[in-house]
Formats: sequence, C-alpha cells, structure tokens
Amino acid sequence: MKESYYPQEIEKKWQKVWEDNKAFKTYDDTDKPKYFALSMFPYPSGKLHMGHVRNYTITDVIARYKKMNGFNVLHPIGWDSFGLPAENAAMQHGANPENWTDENIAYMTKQLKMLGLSYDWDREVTTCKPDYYKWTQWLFLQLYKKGLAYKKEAAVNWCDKCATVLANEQVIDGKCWRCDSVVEKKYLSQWFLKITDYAEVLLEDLDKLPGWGDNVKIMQANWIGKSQGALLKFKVKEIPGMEVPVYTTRPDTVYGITYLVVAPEYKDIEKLTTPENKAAVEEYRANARKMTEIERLSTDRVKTGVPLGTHCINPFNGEEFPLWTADYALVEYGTGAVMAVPTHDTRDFDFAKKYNLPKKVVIENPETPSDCKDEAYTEPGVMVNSGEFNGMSNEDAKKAITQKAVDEGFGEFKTQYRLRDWLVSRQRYWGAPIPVVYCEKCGIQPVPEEQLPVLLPKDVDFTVTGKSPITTSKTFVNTTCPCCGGPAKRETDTMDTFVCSSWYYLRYSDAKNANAPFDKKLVNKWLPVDQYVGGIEHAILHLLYSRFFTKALRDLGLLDFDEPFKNLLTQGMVLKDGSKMSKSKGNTVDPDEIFENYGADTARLFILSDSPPARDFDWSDAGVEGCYKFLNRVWRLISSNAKNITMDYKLEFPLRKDNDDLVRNVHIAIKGISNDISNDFQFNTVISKYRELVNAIYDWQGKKGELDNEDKQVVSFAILSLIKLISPVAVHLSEEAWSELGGKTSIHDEEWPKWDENLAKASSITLIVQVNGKLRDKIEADETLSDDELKALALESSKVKEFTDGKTIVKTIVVPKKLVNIVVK
RNA sequence: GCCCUGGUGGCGGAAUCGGUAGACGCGUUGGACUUAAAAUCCAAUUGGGUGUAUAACUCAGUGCCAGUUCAAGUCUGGCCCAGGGCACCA
Repeated sequence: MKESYYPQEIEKKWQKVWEDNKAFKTYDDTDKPKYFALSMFPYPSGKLHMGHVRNYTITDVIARYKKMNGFNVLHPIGWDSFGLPAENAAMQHGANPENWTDENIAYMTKQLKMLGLSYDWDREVTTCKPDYYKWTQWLFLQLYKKGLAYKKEAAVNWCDKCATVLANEQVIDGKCWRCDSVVEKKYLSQWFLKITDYAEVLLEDLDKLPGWGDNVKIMQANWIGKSQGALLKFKVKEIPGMEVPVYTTRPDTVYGITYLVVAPEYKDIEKLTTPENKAAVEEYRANARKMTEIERLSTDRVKTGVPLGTHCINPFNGEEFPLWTADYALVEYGTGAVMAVPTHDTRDFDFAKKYNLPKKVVIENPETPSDCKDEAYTEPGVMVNSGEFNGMSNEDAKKAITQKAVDEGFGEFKTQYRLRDWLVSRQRYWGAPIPVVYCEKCGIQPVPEEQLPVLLPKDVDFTVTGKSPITTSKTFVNTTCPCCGGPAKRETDTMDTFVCSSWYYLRYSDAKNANAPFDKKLVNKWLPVDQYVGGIEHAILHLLYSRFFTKALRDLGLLDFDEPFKNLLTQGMVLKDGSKMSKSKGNTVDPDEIFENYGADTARLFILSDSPPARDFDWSDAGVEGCYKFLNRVWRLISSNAKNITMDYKLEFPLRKDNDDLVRNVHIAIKGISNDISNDFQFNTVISKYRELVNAIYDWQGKKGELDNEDKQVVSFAILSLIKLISPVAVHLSEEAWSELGGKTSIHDEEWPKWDENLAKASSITLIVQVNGKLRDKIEADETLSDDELKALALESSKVKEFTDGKTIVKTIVVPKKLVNIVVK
C-alpha cells in the first residue's frame, strides 16, 4: 500500500471499475425492502455548481448508507432538459437548443461521474427526448379526457422579455421568476390544468406528510389559501332583478356595511354605472389597466376609487348603500366584489376615511368599547346595532347570520381558495408540444394517442422575435383533423417545463418502457420516494405540482398511492463570504477545480462537514484544505498499519485496558454515527465523529511500541470499522484501502457495522458533583455504584466540603450514574 | 401587517429526557522536526479576576427582561434583532 494519498489516480481507477461492472445498477426483483433515494433532477445549464454538489452528495450518502443497511436502493438521475435557457442560447449563437442541451448533459454527466455518485445510469431520464415527452403528451391527453386540462380566455401573466405567459407560481413580487422583468396582465386564450379541483385534498393531505418540514407545509397551505365564509347577494336598487354577490369571511359585520366595492374589471360594472358617472368610471378603469401588478398590489399605496351611482339594499336591515369601484378589490378572488365595513376592516377604514363614507360600529369589546373613529376594530367582541343578533359573540354570529341568509334565500356558506388553476401553455419552442389540433369544423381535437409523440419540428428559425420560433416551421402547423380529415392547425404552444418535472420521478421505476409512461406494478413497488432532497425554492412550484399530478394519476387509475414524496429534505444554499454563489458576484467555486486539486472525496467530505444539511453552508477554501488534510491523515493511519491488519481478525475478551478502551471508542463511533444519520441526516456531526475515531486510534497507537497479537487484532477491528463507516462519504479512498488490505469484494457491498450496547459506553463514569447547582468536582467512579454510594462519594470530596462546611444540607439530588447535586443553606 | 426559522467563542458549529456549555473543525499563537520551507507532530485558545504565573482557584457567560426548578442554551411569558415566506385574498 502506498504511503501517501493520491486521490486523482484512485478516483479515476475506481470510477472506471464501477462503470464497467455496473456496480450501482438496481434490480426490481429482490427480497430486500426497497428504498428510493432521489435528488431533484438538474436543469442542464452547462456545468455543475456547488449547490448540485451538495444536493447530490447528501442523497448519495443516504443511498449508500441504506444499501449497507440491507435495502434494495433505487438512486437514479435525469435531466429537466426543456426550458428557456437552451432556446435563448440557440437564439444568441444561431445554434439549436437540442445540441446545446446534449452538450451540456454530456459535460455534466462526466462531472457527476467524477463526483463518484452511485447512480443507476440505465434509468436515466431526459425530458426533452421523444421517448420521454411522448408520455408527457400522453398524460396531458389523459388529463384532458378527464376534464382536468382545458382551454380558456383569461387575464394571464405575460413576461415580455421571455415572450411567454407564466403560471401564478412563477411570478415573484410581480416579476418573472426567470428574468426578473415586470410581468403584465394580458387577456389570452390559454391551456390550464385544473389543480383547483384538488385544492382541498392538497391541503388536507399535508397532514399525511410527517417527513416534510413544517416550513414547506405551511408555505403550501398558505398558497392554497383556504378560507371559510359566506356568499351574500345584494339586490341593486336601480336595476330590478339584478344582484351583486360578494364573498366575505366576516358575515358577522353585515349590519355595518356602508358601501360596496367592485373591481375595475368586474364583469357587470358597465351595467351598474349610471350615465352621469360613466365618464369618471371609464377613466378610472383605464388608469387601472395601465398600472403594473406591482403598483396595483402595493399595500402602502393610497386607496382610490369612484362611485358608480347605483346602490344596493342590505337584506338584513333594508339599508341602502352606494356601489363604488376601487382597485383594492381583485377581480380574480371571490366574486370580484367586496362588502365594505369601515369599522371592522382596516382597508375599508382607510378608504372610507378618504372619501368620507359613513361608519357604523357593530362589534364591541364590552370592557373597552371603541367608536372606531381612529382605527378599525378587528378583534373579537359582542354584536351591537345588529338587530336580532345583538349580544351574541361575533364568532357565533358568523354562523347565525349566514344561516339566516341561507334560510331567506340570499346567501350560502362558502369555502374559498386562493389557489388558481395552473396555466401550462408557453409560447416557446423548447418544450413538449401540447398535443391538440384546431379544426374549423370540429373545434379542439386531441391528437390520437397512436400518433404520439407530436415531435418538435427541426425546420425552425430561432432568430425570430415577437413570436414563438415554432411558428416559423413550414411542416409543423398545418395538419389534418383527426376527426373529419379536413385541414387543421396544430397548437403551437408547448408545455411549461414544470409539467415534465411533475412526473419524472415515476418514470424512474420503469424508465425504458416504450408502451406506457410506467408499469403500474413497478410504480407501486418503488414509489413513493422514500427520501427526496432538493432546494427550498421548489417549496411551492415543483412540489405542489407533483403532488397534484400524483393525485390526478391515482384518480386516472395509473397508480395506487396519493403522495409522491414520503420524506423531504430541503437543503440550504451554498454561500461564499456570506452571500449566495453567483456568477454576477464573482464568488463561484468551480467543482472541476476542486476535483482536480483535492479529489472528489475531499469535495464530498467538505460539503457535508460544516453545517447541517438544511442550513446554509458557507464555502471556505481553508475548510476544503482542512478536509483534504484529514483524508491524508486517514490514509496515513491505514497505510502505516497495513502490515498489522488482517481481514479475519478476532477479538478475545477480556482485553487489556488500553485495547478495551479503543474497542469501546469504535463502538461509540458506530452508534453515534448511525444515530446521527438516522436523526435527520446530521452529516456534520457524523464527520466530527469520524475525526474523533481517527484521533482515538492515533492516540492509542502513540502509546504503543511494537504491536503484539492482541494489538493487531484490535487495530484491525478499529481500522476496518473506520473504513466501513467512512465509505459512504469517502467513496474512493475507502474502496482503494479496502482492496489494498485484502478485501475480496467492493467495500460498497459490505454491511454497515453494528454496535454492542454494552461496549458503546465508557468503562467508568464521570460523576458530576454540584453544590447548589454549580459544578464543584468531577469524580471517576465505577458504574455499578448505587445512588446512595454516589451520594456518599460526593460528600467525601474535599472540594465539596469547602462549600458545605458550616452550612446545612437541605437536600441532595442524585441522577443515577451521572450527577449529584447537594443543596445547602 | 401576518406566518415560519434562527440568535451559543475570532469563525463554522456541538450539546437524547432540563443535569460538566463550547464536542469536532477552521483560524490564531507558541513549540518540535528541518540548512530552510512545505508537510507532519505537540501545546494553548470564552471573557474578567486572584495567583506560587508551568500549578491552583474564583466570578461572569448561550440576543434582552422576568419566571418555573435543586439545576435552564434547553421549559413558560414578554420584548429585541437577522433571514425567509405570504401579503389590498375581503
């Protein structure tokens, strides 16, 4: 065995062996329990960044650990390879998005292999390949048949720079998630997936996910935004037969309504406007249209509005109140109309104050009644000025008032969600074509399944601006109607890439299936994913869409489970100098350089070492250096002992004290490391424990001269255990060392070491002695001593006596085998 | 404004149930080895104080203020700060 560590050479050597042997291929039929470990698959942007390295290393260590613990592990990888960057690159360089993508995949594949990741490459999936997107299209058609995909004209988010529409989930603070440009509203006819049908179950089933962090679950719950209230209908005084319905969560405040607001885009607004008010209303609406979403939704903007001239009648008390339009009412939520109660809603209060609209208190705290002159009263209280409901608590009144509305026919109980349907069409080339055609006679026609895939055309001009490159194809658009055989036009929109990524994890169970997206038996065998690892940025987007897909496909009978990801680990970001690594800041670290200078094992060790996986990780060059030194230290420990180590060692108890202590340290390490991995994958403390074990072996060795037979058995046990423990992280070093020491098979086929509970603790205990809760002495004691004996031992201590002399002992607390606290006065 | 997460040495962080605060590492300082350097190894490293200064001892200390307890980084109440999410959602 060579004396010094030479990572570049051994890493290359073993990577080739593993590839040639298909060392990490997963077979479907074994008796072992299954374990599906999955990283969120990458977009092939060009090169791996450190966030990828962190993500894939975490999952790889988990996969390897589970394999050593007897699981049949599925650990695949693939490419989320449709999307705008490829198309933009093509436009800039006159290239083809497909070539650009293929080159990136080839390069990144090489990097993944250099990292020593244990993927089953036979299950690789690539969403931009026809053998994959055929099934994306097929699934779209199944959703269409079920009424879960539909086309409608709606106000949608438009990003001018990306020249496409966006889903609500892709608009962050009124800006495009990808390019940060301000998003506009446009009225367009677009394809939607009916995720709102699943709003309730998507919310409820969050409770079935104890293996997800609360932060993610809360974010999803907020996004779904369930609220319960009432739908109330108000007759319009001036227009017989016309009603304005409003949704409210505060039916208890109906007696306090003093006006009603409709959104500027409200569908009946023109009917509700009197001729005298028409000009002012038109002008107000025109201004509202001009505003960006950001301006419009800013909460610190002064609220504005204009009256329509008409009035509604409050069915509860017969009062009349005016109708206004104001842009603080949102057309997309509820009915687009709001009943305004300035006394008990802060927004209505602001508006009423500005326009001098009346206020009427209907809820009061009896102890501190407020006239609501200075601010709205939004706390619970007792009903006043509310007819038959006076004296009731406002919480009870919500129900009672709604019930009255139900009984008298002007309202109903209503549950409202903020979640909107998922807009999936994109006016771009590089995506899965939406498989429908438009026929003048027959209307929208799905492409027959046997004609799938609808292939992306190649005769495309990528340099066009203002329209999707796909529309420049001479061969794509014109087709025949599958229904009447007459001329028809293909849909030129492609699908949001998030559609492709909403089912890729299912495809891994049966990646090569040419007859179906996946076999039902196989998908039910491997799924749900046991451990999913990825960035928090997908807390809503990908994770919500995937949950929706899984439930929809279950309802289509394609699979039998209802949640795709049993456990979710959201890893923190990789930072450098306290801020996120980015090209624009110039603080990136190139993984290739790290592999070249230190090797993949160092990179893997370091990326796991300093922070727990869920927390942000600050990259430091000194830290990498430290990990490299540690691996050298491990290597030297092994190589300098190579001649003393036998694979078939035997420990014969009792051992001499120093040897017994080393064996104990090994068991303590096995136990600690196993527990840390089981407990939320705390790899940072796992690595501390590697170091402690290595230090312990060095210390032991430092006190020895020539090793006798017992020493050799003990050091064999210690070092071979160390190699196993470190093998999921230092995958190459451990393989090389194992092989050099005479291992017949791969270290990665070994079993995880087990600990003996009796040996996984120190041979004696350190008794902590406190006086009045303060540490005064530590005494080495035999662990068999009883509580009384420990107490006596503590009282004998001279240090304790200094603090107890001349005082009365009030009581003594003994924590068995650990601590004695003497309370004195 | 609402919700979530966090706040521990110079730094990253550790600390099953409330029971030795600061594991492990980075950095720093001193030393050994060397002609020298690198590498390696050894030692010190929360702050203040007493001190025979290489010993030994002592007080304070986990964002702030209270509380519960024999005992609080850990539990309770009230604040402050940082990061993240949502936000005119009626």
